[in-house]
Amino acid sequence: MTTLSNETSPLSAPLTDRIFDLLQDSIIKGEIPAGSKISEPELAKAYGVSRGTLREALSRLEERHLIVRSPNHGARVISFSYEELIDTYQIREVLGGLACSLAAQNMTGDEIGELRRLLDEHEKSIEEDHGLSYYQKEGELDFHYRILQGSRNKKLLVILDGGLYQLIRMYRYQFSTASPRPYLALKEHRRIVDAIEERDSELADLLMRRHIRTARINVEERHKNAMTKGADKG
Amino acid sequence: MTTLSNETSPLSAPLTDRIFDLLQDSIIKGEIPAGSKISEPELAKAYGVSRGTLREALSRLEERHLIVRSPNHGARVISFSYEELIDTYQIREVLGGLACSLAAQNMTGDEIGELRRLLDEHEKSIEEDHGLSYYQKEGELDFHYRILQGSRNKKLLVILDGGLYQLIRMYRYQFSTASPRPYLALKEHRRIVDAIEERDSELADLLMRRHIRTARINVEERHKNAMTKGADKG
DNA sequence: CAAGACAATTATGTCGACACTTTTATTTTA
DNA sequence: TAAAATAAAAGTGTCGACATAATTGTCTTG
Repeated sequence: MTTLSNETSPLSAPLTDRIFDLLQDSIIKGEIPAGSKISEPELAKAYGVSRGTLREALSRLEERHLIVRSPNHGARVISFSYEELIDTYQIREVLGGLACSLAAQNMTGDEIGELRRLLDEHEKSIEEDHGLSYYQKEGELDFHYRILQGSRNKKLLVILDGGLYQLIRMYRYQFSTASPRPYLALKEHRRIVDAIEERDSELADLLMRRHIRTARINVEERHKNAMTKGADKG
Repeated sequence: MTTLSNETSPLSAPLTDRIFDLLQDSIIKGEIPAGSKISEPELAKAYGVSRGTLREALSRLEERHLIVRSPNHGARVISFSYEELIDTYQIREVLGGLACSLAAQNMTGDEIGELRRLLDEHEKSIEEDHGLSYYQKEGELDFHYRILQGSRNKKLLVILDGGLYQLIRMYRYQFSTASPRPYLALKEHRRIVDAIEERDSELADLLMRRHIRTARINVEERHKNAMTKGADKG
């Protein structure tokens, strides 16, 4: 059971919307490889829709920066630059902190309770499969998503959930490189919930920032290793 | 002379892109009123393009949350909620701070010089027309935009310039309510540049946050007054 | 055989048309 | 006359087609 906002559009929704969802998911999961060129006729045929319908979806994807289009040359899936990932983490750090600080002010007791329950679930999930699958890939974002909702700031939700998280999910899928420290992360999560429960927004902000910073540094380390170890082409 | 990133797409660009730019501008400036319904056939005719072309632009506008679409009912220009504006300012506060702190680390001496020159221009502009026109509507965002570029964080640029600033511009146009304290703002800007020049990223962050917070509080005050004074309908 | 010119193919940009929904106008009926 | 039923109009969702630009493949020529 997931609570991630990735509500795939219902079957009653316009075709364009469903195509958009499908495409976005495919891109994030790497089923359409990063950097690959997109052929409109081909895709349209694959999904069984007209090119016009597809193009509307592509326009939205472009606006989300999941694809890049150049006039008369077609669209490509974004190719993943390490720098951009780090950029994303930097932003996530301050926005995550803000979300948390607001959540400490605005979340209801019930919501906080649910948050705790979610963390318990995560703990079980980690124990069961040694922290290898769901939790690390999606579950953690689930936690962040709840806090985001608790912040009561709609714009925050749009920016993080509608844009930044996607990138991070994409990164995790493509390098299958989920957090190598699930228990530690869980502990940090628990501390954050504590701060929220105590309505200590300043502390909540600080803990969340630190949590995300740690994750970023982790990525940076991993990258450094990959650089010295693998062939450094490019 | 402006430096705002609102580069209107060249005449060689695909029609869709130009329509998108035109529409976005019209919405922001209130030429297409907030909350008004959009008729595809009508708009298409007005701009002399086919509906398909227009719809691609609308899809992008929707993704930018400048319009809202509901299936089979058409699109409406977003209507401006005070809460969302405040939400936006909260986000801008932390992101502006981040941008500034990064700018202090990454901006070149030349760029800082240009920033100073820009502020001198602004000062002149304020003196000339008593701070009534350009500077307050667009010029200030110009300043922020430079810093954004100096941060070297592309994602930041996308989020702020491509999303949040629009909302603030829209608000300013529609309530023609530019900063009532141009000289003070200018002073704050100068201090920020000082901090950047001294490579004091912590101070730069703090000053920028405070600057934006002040602007937000200003909006809040204005809103309170409007509430107690005007008829409180709704 | 390599390099450039030309032809054929494919892809993108843009349009007009049709089906089905929603809204508006009109007519019927209580 | 007001409300319900029905018809007309307008609007959105989706498609297929054509023009033009880009790419690929082929043929010429040095």
